[in-house]
Amino acid sequence: MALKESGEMYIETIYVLSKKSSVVRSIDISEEMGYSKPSVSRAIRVLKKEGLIRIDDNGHIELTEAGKIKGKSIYERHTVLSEFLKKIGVDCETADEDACRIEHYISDATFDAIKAHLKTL
Amino acid sequence: MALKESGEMYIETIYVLSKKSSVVRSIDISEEMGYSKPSVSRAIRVLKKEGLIRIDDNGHIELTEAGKIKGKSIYERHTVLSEFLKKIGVDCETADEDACRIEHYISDATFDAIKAHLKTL
DNA sequence: TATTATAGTTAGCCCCTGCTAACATGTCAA
DNA sequence: TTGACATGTTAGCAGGGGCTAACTATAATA
Repeated sequence: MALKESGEMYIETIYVLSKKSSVVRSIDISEEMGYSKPSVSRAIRVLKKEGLIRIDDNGHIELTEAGKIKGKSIYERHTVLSEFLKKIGVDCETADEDACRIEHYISDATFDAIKAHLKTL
Repeated sequence: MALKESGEMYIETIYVLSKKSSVVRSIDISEEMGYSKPSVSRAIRVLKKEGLIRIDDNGHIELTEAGKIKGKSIYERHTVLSEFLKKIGVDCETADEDACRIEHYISDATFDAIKAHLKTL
């Protein structure tokens, strides 16, 4: 089953947290996203079942190879979209928020076009 | 309660159908959107309760003033976004599909920026 | 008139994804 | 050792928004 917006957000968050700190726990995701512990707990279970993350005995969460690819791709969408919006005059905060939502809904074709277009600006 | 993506799609569809034909019925929306009659029936009830549409004795659906404003605004987002995507090289069909999803998730600030940017292309 | 097609509604199921309440564990300090 | 805080899980609720099955009502037609 394809990842939904919600699942993509969790993966992206784990991807970003992994770059900032060596260890990612459920509670870190919870705090970062502003969601309750049970919400994160369930999401984690689903992502694990889908083979996107693994959890070691200490409860440390890691992206699998598949998860890393996903996370990187979503994060790249985020940065490119946010860059683009800022470039055309949207304030930083709004650009970031909107990028965060749009990133889940555009096709590869559209993303590639925006990425290429950004280079010309 | 603010309109969700789903509600916005119904309003936009009614707006578009209203421009093409003098009468819009539940079944027309159903066929246009590819949703079942009960799904449309419930959506219609909600939109009516929110004051965005009214239904006359013949079951003909009309946007109220508030509904028209909403519909027009969403439709404008759609056309501008779709135009923009086509301009930067996305094929027509994809541009239309992606515009249809993005239109519900961008802020006014971002929309205005894209609209202004489109004029410079 | 009796039948059939069309349009709409009601009831109720399902999945997604938030939430709280409550509980189990583990660690650390008094 | 014991009490408190931190972390995570389970159980179950809520609301959005699809769906089918089955019913009603009306219009058209044999």
